[in-house]
Amino acid sequence: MPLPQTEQPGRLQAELMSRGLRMTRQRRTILSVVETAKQHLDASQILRKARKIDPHIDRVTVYRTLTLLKRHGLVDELDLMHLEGEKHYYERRPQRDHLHMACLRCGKIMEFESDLFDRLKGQIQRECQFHIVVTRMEIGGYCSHCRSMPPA
Amino acid sequence: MPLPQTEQPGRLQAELMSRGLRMTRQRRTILSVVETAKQHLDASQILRKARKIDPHIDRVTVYRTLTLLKRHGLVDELDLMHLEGEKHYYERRPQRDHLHMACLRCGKIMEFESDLFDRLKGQIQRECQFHIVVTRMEIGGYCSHCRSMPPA
DNA sequence: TAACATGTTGCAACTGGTTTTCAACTAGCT
DNA sequence: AGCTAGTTGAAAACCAGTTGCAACATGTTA
Repeated sequence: MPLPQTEQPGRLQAELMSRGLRMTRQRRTILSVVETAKQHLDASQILRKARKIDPHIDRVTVYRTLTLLKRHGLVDELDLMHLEGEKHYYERRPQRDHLHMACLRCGKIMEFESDLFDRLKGQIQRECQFHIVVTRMEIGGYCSHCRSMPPA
Repeated sequence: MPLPQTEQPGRLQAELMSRGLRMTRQRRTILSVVETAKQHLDASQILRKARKIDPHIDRVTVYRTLTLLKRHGLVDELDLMHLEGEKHYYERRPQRDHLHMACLRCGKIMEFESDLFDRLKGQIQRECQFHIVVTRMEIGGYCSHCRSMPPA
């Protein structure tokens, strides 16, 4: 009986192992948290969730593992327009790039994929002869709901 | 005889005054620094330049003035892919939006304007009914020069 | 399957950029 | 010139993230 998962579980782990990296108990824990996250988590949220699985994990290990995942291009780091402080958020790198919209009023985060976005990146690679490794596009503004609501 | 300025000077100051904000000696100094900057400056660079004009200016005042300018949409805050630490960079908001490319090897920052970029923003406003206030698109990768150089 | 070498962890202390607090000051009005 | 609300400087606080180091665990080799 197959498990009802949105993404195949353990893929991050498999990716890291295939690159010859050591798979420790702590890394497995952190990877599973990142892998099953249903929204953008910051480092301290990842720590909290990881500690529910392994109460001994340290925050330093979370930071180090996130750095590792970033370096291998397996997660992307987001600022989400610094809506609340300077912390960073993390998400698994998706198949197809998307951009993030952050509502300055209600704080909602929306994602958007677009052909124009892909074409823009293509244009940059071609015209600037720039080899793109990571893209971050974030937009601040007002979502449809907040636009049509009178100010509090 | 007209002055050889790329941008008309004092425009930031005029903008702020027209919005009924107090024009202090410190603000005038900081505005002139931001206005005449030839590259992206971070807060401590702005402070240093401001102190050459008015040695008494405090760090805190720089941060407060930058916050003010951001709130009024007169400057944009950039991360430039956090190439070196978590500091922020500032630039006058331009007529036409552009994106930033940061070379992960040499650190060079390049700007790029594109019709596709403008159209992408239009698409978002239309299809997501999202009212865009500020856009930040930053790309990390390798510039044409570094691409063709053997690693050090 | 035991020993090993190297990479990894946890802890405590630290860093660097930014914000807060609060008393003294000043721009712009009258 | 006087008034008052907004602004400033200085010190301290803040907070996410980083570093140094001794203890430890992984994957490997014997």
